[in-house]
Amino acid sequence: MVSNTDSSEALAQRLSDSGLRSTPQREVIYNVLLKRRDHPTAEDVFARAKPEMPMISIATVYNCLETLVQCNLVRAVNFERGPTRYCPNLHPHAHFHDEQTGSTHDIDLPAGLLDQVKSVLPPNFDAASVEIIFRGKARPTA
Amino acid sequence: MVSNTDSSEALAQRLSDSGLRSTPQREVIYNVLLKRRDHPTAEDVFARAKPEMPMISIATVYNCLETLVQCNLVRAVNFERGPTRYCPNLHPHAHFHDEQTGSTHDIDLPAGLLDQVKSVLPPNFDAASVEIIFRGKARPTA
DNA sequence: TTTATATTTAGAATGATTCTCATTCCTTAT
DNA sequence: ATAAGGAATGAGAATCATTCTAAATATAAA
Repeated sequence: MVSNTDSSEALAQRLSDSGLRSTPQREVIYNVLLKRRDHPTAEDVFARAKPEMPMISIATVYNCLETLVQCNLVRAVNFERGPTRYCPNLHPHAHFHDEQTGSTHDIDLPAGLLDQVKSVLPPNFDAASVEIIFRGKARPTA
Repeated sequence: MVSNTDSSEALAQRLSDSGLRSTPQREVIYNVLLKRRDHPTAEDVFARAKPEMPMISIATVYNCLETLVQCNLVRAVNFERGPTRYCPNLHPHAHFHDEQTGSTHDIDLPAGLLDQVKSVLPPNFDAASVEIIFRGKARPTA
């Protein structure tokens, strides 16, 4: 298991690599994301961070989440125009959005699939990233 | 070329199939989408519809676009939290979002690709749709 | 036609996010 | 240590796209 301290140090490292500071707020927010990987919204993160840090503001939550996205520690995910959701899974993966429950599941992708998908692009298109979103119903796994 | 009247009749047909009425507003808006397939926003559509129909309101534009999406005549496309864009291309296709210019391109997909992508889902996931979004830079084709 | 129901419209309301700017916190050079 | 300078935070206002509300109008069916 990854200890809190390890992830704190990894975070501090990534931040300083980008010329940014490690702050208690950034740590709390990153830990919130690592603790429950259910693709919370900024408001969800705010609610989960408050017990740890009662004075934190929603503006700071947005700032910190944006910072973590910039450092490539977190991915921002959007479904239609719903609130942005945040995901600390850095492996290449797609998202499955359950339309009944609103819940989101990470779908691991086999090596090479993203490249294979990219290969359908005509030669004048240079894709920096590919996003795959499934929508449907997830049957509860027995 | 598809005449205006043909698409009007197709529209009227699709609408009545869904128990909806054909109205001048819905026709104008559908024609706006067919005329310039550059993935306009609701505001763009509003601006393009006004010369044809000066009294049309933005609420009606939203209503009509939503109606067209419901009838499967139009696809709604979102990039991050930007305004929803509308696309009358009904063939299976992905979208390429040019990060420099903000422009969007349809990418035709080879038959079977969407099914192939769906096949990476674990068996308990039932996908009704798959969306593929590329982001990057499109070199101007010589 | 008359009636019943859809649709349109203007404007208010909403929700997520961003902006502003004063305050506080670090870091580095002195 | 200490002061200066830049980052980061926080409270509240502002923004933007969209949805809601309610009244007026249009359409289709009987």
